[in-house]
Amino acid sequence: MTQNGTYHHGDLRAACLRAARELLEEDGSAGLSLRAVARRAGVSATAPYRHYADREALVSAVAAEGYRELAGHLTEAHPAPSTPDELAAAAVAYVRFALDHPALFRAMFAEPCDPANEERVAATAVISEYVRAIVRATFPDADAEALSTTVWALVHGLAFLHLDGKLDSSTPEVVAAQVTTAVHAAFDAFPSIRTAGQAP
Amino acid sequence: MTQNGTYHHGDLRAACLRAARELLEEDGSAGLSLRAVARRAGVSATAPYRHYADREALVSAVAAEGYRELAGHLTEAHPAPSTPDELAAAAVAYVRFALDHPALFRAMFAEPCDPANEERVAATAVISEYVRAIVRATFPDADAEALSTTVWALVHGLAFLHLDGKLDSSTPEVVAAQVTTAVHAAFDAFPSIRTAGQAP
DNA sequence: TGTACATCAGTGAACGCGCGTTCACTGATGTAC
DNA sequence: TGTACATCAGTGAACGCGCGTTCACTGATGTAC
Repeated sequence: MTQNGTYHHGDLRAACLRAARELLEEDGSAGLSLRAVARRAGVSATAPYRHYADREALVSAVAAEGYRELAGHLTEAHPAPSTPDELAAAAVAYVRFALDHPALFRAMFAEPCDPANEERVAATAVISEYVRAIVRATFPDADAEALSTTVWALVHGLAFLHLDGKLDSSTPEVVAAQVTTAVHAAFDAFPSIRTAGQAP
Repeated sequence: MTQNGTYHHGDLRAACLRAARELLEEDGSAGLSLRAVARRAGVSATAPYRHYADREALVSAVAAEGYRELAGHLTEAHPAPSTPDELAAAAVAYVRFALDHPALFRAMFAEPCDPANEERVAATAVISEYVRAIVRATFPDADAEALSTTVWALVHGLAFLHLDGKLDSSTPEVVAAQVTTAVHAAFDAFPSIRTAGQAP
């Protein structure tokens, strides 16, 4: 009694991932149980064990997928930002992603990245690397590490504050304007870091 | 069979709060159950119901306590920052709090602030107001709303990135230096917001 | 093209667990007289 | 100071629930000959 009437599901692995994300958005991470995922995928409670070792493996897979999607949205916003406007576009995409997938975003950053899960570690590394690359491209002789931290923290913080309802998130335009303003402010500050003797 | 040998506990409400925070730090929010709290307080499973309507009420009380403590640490770092150094001191205190009480901090910002819980709402308002007041004091004619958002987002983001192990948190000194650098950078940028025509 | 068989991806019953919450209860406390 | 009693803060048994996970199983698929 599976979706398409066959005994074999076809792509249960992907269906589990999809179901897990839906549950996440509907009920938060508390609602993300293996049994609920199986139920939603129209499959017996134990079927997911063919594809995921345990609950933790499923959660990590969901988080990893989230990281890859986020990375995709960032590079789509701009493959290699190097001006304030380009950087702001990427930042807006970052916050947009958080607001469009709140529970997923929280799950991605909810607990310390499990170092035992290679897929997840690799996926987060892509994000870090993207941010660092931006900064390197924009400020070749600055302390890329410190600057990328500042930029990332600012954008990450904006995402969370929006998510927590601390800022006006009524329309995408309002959010975009807010993020753009903040990023421009931070961007303008970077030269002053360098003149302050932070880097060569 | 209570802690002090008496039938009446004495201050079970506070004991529950303490137990809840310990459980939070030890097992994360998943470990925070009413039964576990009762167990740790050395009391029957149903005793906490004398003091908390349900699990949600306990969680909100814990979060509210966290907000109040955070506010206390901020004002202790500096009651009314108005220079880059003073602001940085408060920012360091913010991030320090997150690192010292990781699970509590996550619980505080884990889900949208429950608007139904007055204690919690009031406690979060104190934080917002503190940040906004700082900005107002520092930049009397700037757009306090926009600036305070930027500052708060930056600091909040730094706290989360540290919490998620994305930044070097090996020693308090390293963290403090990192936060101070970032805040100075943002601070220096504010005048440029004003010259950009953002505020009168 | 047809058959035999290994492999794979599901099933479904069962386990033990901890949870939130209810209920009727009882022991301790404090107040009125 | 002593007693009666209302109130308060606990107990402990019980409920139903959904969970993760195991196990022996079975139906479908695909490959070798």
